Amino acid sequence: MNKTPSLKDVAEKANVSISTVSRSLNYPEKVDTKTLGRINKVIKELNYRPNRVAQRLRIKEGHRKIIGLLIPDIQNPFYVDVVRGVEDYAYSRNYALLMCNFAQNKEKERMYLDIMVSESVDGMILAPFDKYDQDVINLLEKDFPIVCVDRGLADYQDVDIVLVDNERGAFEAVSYLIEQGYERIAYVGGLPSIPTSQQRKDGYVKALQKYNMPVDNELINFGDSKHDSGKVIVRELLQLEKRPTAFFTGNNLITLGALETIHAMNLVIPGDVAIIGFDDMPWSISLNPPLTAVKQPGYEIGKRAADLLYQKIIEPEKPSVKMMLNAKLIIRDSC
Amino acid sequence: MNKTPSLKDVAEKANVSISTVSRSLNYPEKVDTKTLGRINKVIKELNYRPNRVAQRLRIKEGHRKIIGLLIPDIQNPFYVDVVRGVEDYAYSRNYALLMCNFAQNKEKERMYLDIMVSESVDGMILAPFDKYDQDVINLLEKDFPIVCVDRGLADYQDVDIVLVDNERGAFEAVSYLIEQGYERIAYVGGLPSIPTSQQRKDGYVKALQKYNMPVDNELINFGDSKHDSGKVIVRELLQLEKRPTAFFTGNNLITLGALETIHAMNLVIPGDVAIIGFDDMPWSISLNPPLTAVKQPGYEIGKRAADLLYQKIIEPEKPSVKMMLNAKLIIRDSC
DNA sequence: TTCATTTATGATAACGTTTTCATTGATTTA
DNA sequence: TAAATCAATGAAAACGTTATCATAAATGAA
Repeated sequence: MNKTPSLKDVAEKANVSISTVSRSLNYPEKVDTKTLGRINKVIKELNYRPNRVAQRLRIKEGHRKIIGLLIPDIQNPFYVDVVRGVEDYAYSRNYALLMCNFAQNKEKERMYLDIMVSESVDGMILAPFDKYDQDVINLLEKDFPIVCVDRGLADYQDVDIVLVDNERGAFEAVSYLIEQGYERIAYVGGLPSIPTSQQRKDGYVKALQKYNMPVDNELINFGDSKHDSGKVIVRELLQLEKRPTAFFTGNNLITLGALETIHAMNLVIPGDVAIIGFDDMPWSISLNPPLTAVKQPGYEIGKRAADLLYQKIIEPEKPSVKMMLNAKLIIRDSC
Repeated sequence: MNKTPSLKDVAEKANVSISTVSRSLNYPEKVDTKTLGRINKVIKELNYRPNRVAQRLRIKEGHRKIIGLLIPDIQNPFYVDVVRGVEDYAYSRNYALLMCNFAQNKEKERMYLDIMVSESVDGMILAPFDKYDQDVINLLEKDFPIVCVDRGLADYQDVDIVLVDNERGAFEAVSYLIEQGYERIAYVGGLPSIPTSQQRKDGYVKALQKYNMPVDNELINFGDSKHDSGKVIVRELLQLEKRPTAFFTGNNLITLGALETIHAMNLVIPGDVAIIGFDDMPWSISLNPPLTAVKQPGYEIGKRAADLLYQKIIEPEKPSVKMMLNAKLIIRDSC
């Protein structure tokens, strides 16, 4: 593989020093138009591109134009929306994006955090592993620019963060179920250590309380945020003697697991059981029946987070902001 | 933000030269156990991590332990599977992964290709924008280590590539439809410029021919590989006077668009229309009815591609290999 | 004892940039 | 005309590593 041309190659061919070539790229107004023309011609001929690695080594922090994005589960369409938002923002500002998926694996998360620091990113956007995530806290304590999305930290409040009002979203969903006349409503959440799982449960409980309905612990369940746990938990619940008549599922993948079980048991939605999912999906409308769901503004979250990070990078002393976006109940035909 | 410690900081604190510290990291057997102990203690104290940027600048190509992954559409679950395969392989070999989504946008693809080269990756895995992708060909001609997945190049055969036998997968799916007694079978493909769209169409045609059925051009359609085009095209087809009784949809997102239309028109699957999708999805089984689909081994593709790339990097002269994996028809209840 | 080898370490160049400072010649000012 | 300013350029340091080479001390062989 033949080496890509460097400043030196351009300089030699254009008969100037590398300083001048570098200048022609960064401060073209400071070099003679004639020289500039000559240099640009050579650059085109050689198809020269600055080496980002060398650039990053030299340039100081906050000016390197690269940010990191660390997500917990790329198989979850919600995070994919977030990714898209961050991507688009980064692209518009000409930032490169170092994206990693830690697959809700603590060890991987640690590795990727290390890599990002070591790759000298200007900052990063991430959803912490859980609310105790010490590795993230360590970075925050070193004033590393970080914006959290989707999940907060329990003991560290001074962070930029973009959240969804999970409690309210859940409250509205469950209220809607109650208003439709459902009485035994089950909650199936994701990992209990993840803040959103708890917040959605809280919304669920508050809705029941508002309508003076009993809160039955048998109906409150947590899984591991994956397809399979939704499938298994819903099956168990449906085998209860007093089985639930409606489900409020706490995330995408759990919703899909729930649907699998419901269809496998040949139950009709919403006749036999109703369901509302937290997290809409692009194809919720393609389901049969189309799924009623709480839509999180994933794309918007990504964009906002990226903007906050950008602000933080250009003004490190900026006080941190907590931003809460609304989730929206989208009523279709599953309840 | 306080600077992360460098070799120099460790060296000073441990009272040795930076050479010795570097050596202690890379060739620990070459430094005195006593010194080594002292250095390691300091490394731990300062929480020193080598700066990957500086490393990469110094280390020569093929030894930098970072590869790029460039995918056309992160919203398509098939590519997410590929990503997961590549990730796992990279993780197992201790390679970092620079992942980018060009969202089937030529300009973005070019930008990301530039970034990857400029970030000095050892090689990259990608699905070309289309079969004429000149930017990719240019890199290949410079002997840049590249492995293609999912899509090939028309005029450049000397590439490592991992494909799915699309034609055969499509052939089997359509044959199955025919055997089930469906007669007016429509094909709805993705972008016609993408090789897979054509190959799946070819399989469709071959199946019809094998069973001596007419090939009706009215029933062969191409969209843009997105949800919406599936939705629209299927609606048009269903409004034909002699409407199709079965659909063979050419990718994930088109399948979902098709389902949306079918449900919206209150047609029953498979009673009124049958459907087989190319590309299974993790939640195909959660659909109602569970979807019959051709499953591509996305994860496997990712792993194989990563392995091929690894081989190519450590042995650049290795002749390139073309690998074809089978797709598998998974029969559920939609036909 | 003397010379050769081995072991442990350090000094330094190099990777490809950006930036500071110095230098030169040209232009302006007094 | 001399002094001061300005414009255009180049030399060199720095970023944080790795690797080559040199050096010194310790060990071994004769």
